[in-house]
Amino acid sequence: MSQELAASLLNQTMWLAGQISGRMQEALDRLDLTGPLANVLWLLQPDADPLSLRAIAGLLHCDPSNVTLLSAKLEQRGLAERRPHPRDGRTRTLVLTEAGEEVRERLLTTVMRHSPLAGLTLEEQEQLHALLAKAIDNA
Amino acid sequence: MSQELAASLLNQTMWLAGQISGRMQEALDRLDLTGPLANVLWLLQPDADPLSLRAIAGLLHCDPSNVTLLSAKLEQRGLAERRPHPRDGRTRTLVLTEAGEEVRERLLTTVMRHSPLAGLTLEEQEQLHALLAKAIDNA
DNA sequence: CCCCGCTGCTTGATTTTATCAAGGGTATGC
DNA sequence: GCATACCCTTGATAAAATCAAGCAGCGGGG
Repeated sequence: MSQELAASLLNQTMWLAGQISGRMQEALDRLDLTGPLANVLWLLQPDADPLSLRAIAGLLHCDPSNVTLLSAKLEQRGLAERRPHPRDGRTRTLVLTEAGEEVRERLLTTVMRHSPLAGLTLEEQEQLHALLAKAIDNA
Repeated sequence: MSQELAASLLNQTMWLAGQISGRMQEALDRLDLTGPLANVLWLLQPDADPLSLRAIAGLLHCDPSNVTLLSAKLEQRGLAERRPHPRDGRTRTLVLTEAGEEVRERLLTTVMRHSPLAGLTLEEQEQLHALLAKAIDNA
């Protein structure tokens, strides 16, 4: 029973994530982006501390050299820029350019508008948010 | 505000899904599987009606020819089998072999045990389940 | 019955992602 | 200052995804 519930929860979560990235792909086509590139873009919050390439690799669960490639492509399109870390000469951080911020913004709003989560009431969204926050906390 | 909440929810969901597939990768290494192969395995519920290759492509948001490749690899490892559809000669369905079911089972239990969702109380899990079910319903 | 359009899978060529091994440059501790 | 560990990059390679045809199998008009 608890077993089944847990399994069902996993399925729901994965399905939901699938839906979200599905919606994302619609926006992706219009923005001429691929999934992996969008995943990187997704992580680059303009207001947060810039992420090192290694940190991105960790969040993406992939090899650092892969991040090098993806970063280079984003850079080539003028969406992001690799900058040397101010205090550590080894590490580089990836930050969005102005164009990158705009693309990211358009991506997020598109997904938000069409995600299944948008159909919940505000109160339900808050409940959900609280539950997920707790799950994430003790991870 | 509602805007921020929605954005935060998306981030939580995606992060969670990332964690889950991260945990999955640990199991993946031991089972000698790759992410995409595991995604297919994930979809193949033994008790449900068998899925056509096209349906899998739809759920995975990818090209049918890609599913052909992945199915062939699963088949080659003896984890799944492509069977002709009983009523439609065009379509093929992908079903797990006995070995495939066992691997899938091991995959699911491993992920369940380590997913952040496992840290929630039973009651919280039920609440979460209900909320997600509603979100999925009106999708 | 027999075309004809439609659908579903496959193949081949190509591009994109991802991994691994190796290397160069930079920090940190002794 | 040396050893060590860390971070990014490069090159070679494998995996995965896309696209464009192509080959059946289905189903609905003539």
